[in-house]
Amino acid sequence: MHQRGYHSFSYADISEEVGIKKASIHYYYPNKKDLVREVVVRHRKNFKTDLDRIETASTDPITQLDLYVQLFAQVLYHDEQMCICGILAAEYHILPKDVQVEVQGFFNDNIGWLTQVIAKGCSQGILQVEGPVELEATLLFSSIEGLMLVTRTAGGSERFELIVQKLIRRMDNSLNI
Amino acid sequence: MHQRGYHSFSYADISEEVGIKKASIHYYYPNKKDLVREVVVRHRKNFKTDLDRIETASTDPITQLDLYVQLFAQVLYHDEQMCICGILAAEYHILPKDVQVEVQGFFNDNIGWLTQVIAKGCSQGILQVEGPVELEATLLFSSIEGLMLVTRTAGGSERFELIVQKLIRRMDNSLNI
DNA sequence: TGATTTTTACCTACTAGATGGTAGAATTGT
DNA sequence: ACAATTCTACCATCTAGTAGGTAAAAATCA
Repeated sequence: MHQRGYHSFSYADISEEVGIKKASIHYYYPNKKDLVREVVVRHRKNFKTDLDRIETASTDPITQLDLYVQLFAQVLYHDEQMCICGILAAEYHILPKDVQVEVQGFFNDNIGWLTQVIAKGCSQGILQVEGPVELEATLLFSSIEGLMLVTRTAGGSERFELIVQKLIRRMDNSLNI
Repeated sequence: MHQRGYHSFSYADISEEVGIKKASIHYYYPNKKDLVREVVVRHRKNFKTDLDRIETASTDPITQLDLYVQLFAQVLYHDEQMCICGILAAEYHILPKDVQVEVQGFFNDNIGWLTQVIAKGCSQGILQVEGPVELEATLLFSSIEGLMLVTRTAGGSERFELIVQKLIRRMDNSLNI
């Protein structure tokens, strides 16, 4: 799924990788949409615990954002993979509704979390943004998704972190005096 | 292709839309990879004339960037479609090489053009960016791609232009005194 | 305890439909 | 007449999903 998206990965692909016959996978996941929904649901859960870990690791909003970016950078560095929901979003209009809902849910999770982190950073005077915080969060998240999409075709995935940093630094109040 | 990407659109889809039998399309485009490459090649050409038109329409870099953004906004507003190369980039690793090359070419066209516009704007003192201009161009382009991907799942495509504007305004030297 | 039933976890073998692609006949335009 | 175009009719391959079977483990019953 990381490489092919919804419609271009098959039960046969899983079968090969897991070493179990196709029919046996249908035994656990009778149809594809439920299988993929389950994958995204789990991904959302795992991601939420990652976010919790970040919040316990540091209380500094800038450090939190840096750690957040590394979550995506790790995916990108691993075989130039893309965020699963980013890939699914590309085929959004031909996705089963159940899957659409989860993909949108993942996006909302991210934008919501970023909004809260940035808002806290602003109230502490550490960060500074113009306009609604949620728009800034949407911009940061969307840029991350877009940068994954674009930089992996150009090969140079070092650029990814370098460029995202620009967005974060711009919110850093200590650099904008 | 705008809705489904490479692997999920078929000769049958075209046949239905164009009102010509599948085999007749194979007469003009014997295989799929050449058909899609041709689509992207034409798209690149059309896009380049669009960019030329922008440069003749205005010499002000900020206006040029605004017009540039509208090019993508129009695609988004049309049935919530996505940039064709953005969609293809999602399946980049399972794309035929010839198509990969053109997709990367389109990205380079865009980043190259933006780099030149922003650089000119900087030398005129109208724009101001920190660090290499090309990174700023890559950020702007990738953000546009990412915002298309993300905002169309949330329905509200008005947000798209609103948020991209934030990126452009940030480079506007007259606002950063 | 031991015998019986049920469930779990997998299998082989299939289906119906879609896919990219081809061969060759029929039509069309000049 | 000739070439360009479009057709019908097909093919091999892949797709999600199904039918029905099997061995072993687990639960139930006597």
